[in-house]
Amino acid sequence: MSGRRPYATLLAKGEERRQRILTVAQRLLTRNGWRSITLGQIAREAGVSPAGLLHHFESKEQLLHAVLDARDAYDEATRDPSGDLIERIEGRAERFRRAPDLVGMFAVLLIENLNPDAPLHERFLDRYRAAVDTIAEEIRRGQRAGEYRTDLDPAVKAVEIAAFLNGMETSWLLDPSIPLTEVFREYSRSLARQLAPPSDDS
Amino acid sequence: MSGRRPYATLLAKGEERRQRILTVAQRLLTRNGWRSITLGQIAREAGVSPAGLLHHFESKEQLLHAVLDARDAYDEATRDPSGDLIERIEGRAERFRRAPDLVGMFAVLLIENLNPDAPLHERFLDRYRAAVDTIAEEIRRGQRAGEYRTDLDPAVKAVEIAAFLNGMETSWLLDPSIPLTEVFREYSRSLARQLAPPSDDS
DNA sequence: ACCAACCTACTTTCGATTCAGTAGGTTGGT
DNA sequence: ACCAACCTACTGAATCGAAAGTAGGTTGGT
Repeated sequence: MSGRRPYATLLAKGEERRQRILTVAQRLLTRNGWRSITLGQIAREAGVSPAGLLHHFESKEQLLHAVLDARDAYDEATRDPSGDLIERIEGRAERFRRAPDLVGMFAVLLIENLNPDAPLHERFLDRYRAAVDTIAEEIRRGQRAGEYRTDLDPAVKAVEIAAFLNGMETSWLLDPSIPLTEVFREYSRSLARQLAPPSDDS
Repeated sequence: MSGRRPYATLLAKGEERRQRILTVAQRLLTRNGWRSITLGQIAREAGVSPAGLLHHFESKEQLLHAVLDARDAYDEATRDPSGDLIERIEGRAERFRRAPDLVGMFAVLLIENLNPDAPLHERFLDRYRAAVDTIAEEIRRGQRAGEYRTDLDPAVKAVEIAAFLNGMETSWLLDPSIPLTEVFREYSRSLARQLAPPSDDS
């Protein structure tokens, strides 16, 4: 009964391989980008032939979409609404260390799709705007709740924050020796000071 | 006098064409990146055949280097040491409008060379570190001069500023409708408040 | 005669995708 | 218990298109 491999196991093996390919693709995509990575490299690291890879994903492009979808699903699943904007920014550094392979994928693929004709341009533009809107909305919420001062424009600050967060991802990918924690802490603190309502020492 | 074209003119034409290619390459490179841009596209927009392009630049790679060198030369030439760090950051928005084709080239090519094995990785890493060091050094100068408060780490703040500046380039390339001026002004103002020595209302 | 600035017509290389199989495992009769 | 029809997970050897780069002209000027 040891040589036996029931059908379910076969299917599970296929599924596992598929996951493996997805994981490898995610990492290589982040480090090399879509244009320069080849199916051959992904396949090799995942332990299959290029043709074998295409058994699981029908094209290179479809693989990319699968990776993005998986990433979106992950984001959705790990979204944690606890803490306010500032705390979440500060906690960002931790995420870099916990899931380094996820960091920067957005930034890297975004760059490859800056051109309005690029296939994923719209997807990334929408995503970018959604991110900015989310941040802006959160600032507005804080303002309404009286936690933040109201004399700054949420939309403007949100663009700044998004730029900083995005910039940190690429900086870190380029030079992992930067003082992540300190930078995020420093930025979030300064943000806190900006947003704090004017001298109310009750 | 009209049909005539003395040798000097011929040479001048060649040089002009070379410049034209360089300019076009710069723009297309920024929008599409190195991998996805083709000599054919650059050649077409510059009004030559691919082979004609290679008459001026011996290879695609050499063209890239020429573009980078030209960009470095431009940076060198337009470096203006007037104003302090904060003013220069605020003035950045203006540069986006004045020379839009130059904005983002660093950011885009950087991404394509994140991988330590990438041909230009070192060049970009050095450049990144030099940029951060320059900013840090300027903060230190201000601290020594008593203009800035001394209880923050220049190296940490410099990484933040670099991330923001870099992030703004990509954000703007993706979505040129963002409120550039306002964001730069808001950020530089908040930076000014951070750096200002503690309550000294003389 | 020689050079610069091209051009057209290739050659080469590389990488995605297709194709024809192979090695198992399954399922539903009989 | 056994078989035909079919399925999943692959592999190795083509195919095919795109793009860099080469060869060898052509034209016009010195």
